[in-house]
Amino acid sequence: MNDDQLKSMRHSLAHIMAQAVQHLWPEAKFGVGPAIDNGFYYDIDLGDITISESDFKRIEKEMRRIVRRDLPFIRKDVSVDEALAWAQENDQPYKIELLNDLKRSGTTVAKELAGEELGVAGEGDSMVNTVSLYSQGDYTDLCRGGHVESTGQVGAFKLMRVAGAYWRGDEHKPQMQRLYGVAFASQQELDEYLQMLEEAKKHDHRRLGKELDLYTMSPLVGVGLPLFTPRGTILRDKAAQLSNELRAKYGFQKVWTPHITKKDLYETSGHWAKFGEELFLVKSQETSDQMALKPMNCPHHTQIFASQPRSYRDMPVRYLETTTDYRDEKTGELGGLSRVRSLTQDDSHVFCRPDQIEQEINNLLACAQELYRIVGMKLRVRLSYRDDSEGYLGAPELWQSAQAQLKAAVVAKSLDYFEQEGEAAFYGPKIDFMATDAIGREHQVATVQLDFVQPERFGLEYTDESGKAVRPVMIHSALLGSIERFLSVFIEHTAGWFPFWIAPEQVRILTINDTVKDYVDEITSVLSGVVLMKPIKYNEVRFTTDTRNESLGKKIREATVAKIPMQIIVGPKDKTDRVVSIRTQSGECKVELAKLAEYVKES
RNA sequence: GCCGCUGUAGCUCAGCUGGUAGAGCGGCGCUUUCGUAAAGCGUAGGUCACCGGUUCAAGUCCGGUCAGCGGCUCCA
Repeated sequence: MNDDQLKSMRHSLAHIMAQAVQHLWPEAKFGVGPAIDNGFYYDIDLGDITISESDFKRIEKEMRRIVRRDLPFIRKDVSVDEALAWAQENDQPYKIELLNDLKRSGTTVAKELAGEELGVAGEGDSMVNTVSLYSQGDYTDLCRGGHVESTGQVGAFKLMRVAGAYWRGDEHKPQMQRLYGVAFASQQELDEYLQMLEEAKKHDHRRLGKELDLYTMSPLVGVGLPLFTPRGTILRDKAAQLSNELRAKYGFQKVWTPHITKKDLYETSGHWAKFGEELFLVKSQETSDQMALKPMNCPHHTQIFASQPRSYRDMPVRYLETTTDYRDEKTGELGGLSRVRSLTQDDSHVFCRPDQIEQEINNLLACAQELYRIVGMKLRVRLSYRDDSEGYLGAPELWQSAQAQLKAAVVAKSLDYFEQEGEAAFYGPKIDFMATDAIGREHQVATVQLDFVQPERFGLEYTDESGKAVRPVMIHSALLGSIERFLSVFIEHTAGWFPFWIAPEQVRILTINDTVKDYVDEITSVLSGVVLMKPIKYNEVRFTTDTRNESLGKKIREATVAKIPMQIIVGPKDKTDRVVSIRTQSGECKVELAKLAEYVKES
């Protein structure tokens, strides 16, 4: 089965599911029901009735009955008015709304959703006259097509979950019940998929975060406010150090800015208007200032730049700050470390002349590539442009130019990229890096953003060769993105088996009995003297010693469950031979004590 | 914020249609000093998330709150 056939099959299953729902709840009102990755869904409004997962058995049973009857999908092309009459007769208000939009404007607003479902006569054809109705047995639906021939030609499927979803993706519109299903050509492929989901659960950073003692949440502290344990803090610090050292090579200097700030700063930057209700507010008891916890750092950095007159000779000015920002996200959007209310950015800002943009972007692209090479993740780039909607600041010509420059830089680096409108920041277009993890999922991580708007709003300037005041360009960048989200991705990517340089506990010495105490002391004094210099500098070896009165088997098991990259096993024989037995994920070997320091440095 | 589901010991979970709680791991104590993924015995842990209601009786039923999970919306 090829991709198109698979898609047709999934799409057909959405209709079969709708038919089954209609049999069980004849009053159901239908929205849209497309094929998606691995399956399909249908948005359904049942008024006060809620479908729950306990109803899935009945629905699946009814679907199987429809499949067994092998009903042909029959297409009928009708005019929009005829379709409207059909929708009215069958009391399908959502279909009526779609058809009216189609009639009025030739398309539907939510085209990415509904376009799948509508009988749009041809691409770019603004005068839509005919649409298609598809019927299988007693069920008819408005649809563009892409079905298998009959209901018997679907593979293996399973209903997965029910979720709320706003009609046409608009939170001001009514919420419908979205029934999700997965479907594959064969039962075996379906089983493999379900098994893969189980496997993914084992990689879940929330589970590993607890098992490996990396971070915790406390209801007393608040939702979306993770607390990092000693182990988790090592991950944070080492990742940030890597990010900072990479940029230090390109002349970035560390700065520090306060975590609370007058609201005025964000009114000037434009953030207040756009993100005002997501700021945490702080009240001063001494002054009348309305303060806010900082939700980002760019406005602060502009004030450091503006603190003294700048010559064209000083440019570019490059600031770097790894610091925690606070955003009052809606509670339903929070989860694990992926989305938090206290997020730490490895944030940098370049203030440069227009003729320096390309070089500066190149530097940052190189940093991002190097960082993700080191952590072992594949990168792909999204060029995030503006669309026609409101809310973007700055002149359209500036946007045009900025977008073109970003693209040129990405093309010059021959990065794997794609372009997407509507993903830009309000002040400028972005290059967003998407990293692929070990099980093939893509996550947004690093970002490089061009900004002509904030320099304007803050009145930033430097003096050029002719003594004239000129506006600098700002380039925002974060390599890790938010450290919390980066860690969520990195933990899942590695499944907790961190590379040696960043592992919270790199080495654990396991003793066989207590006759080797003095020899363990010798080993620990060797390890204490080892300092790794790659990929980050001055990285001392983090080791512990397990001399408990337990069996070796138990000590190995515990060290392995804790995913310690290097286990050093020490017994009387090793002591006699002046060697240690080293166990890593890739196997076991004996190393002479005299060569241990060298061996660890190479890890 | 919205829709749905879930919430029993530190962890993983059992507890049928209401009759005031159980296992394994972990912890602690004793024994054991051991060579590659869990030594043996003993022992202590729970206002069954919280608040209220129904009932002779609630972990179990109902309502609310909080938290977690899956989505939607949003993401500087």
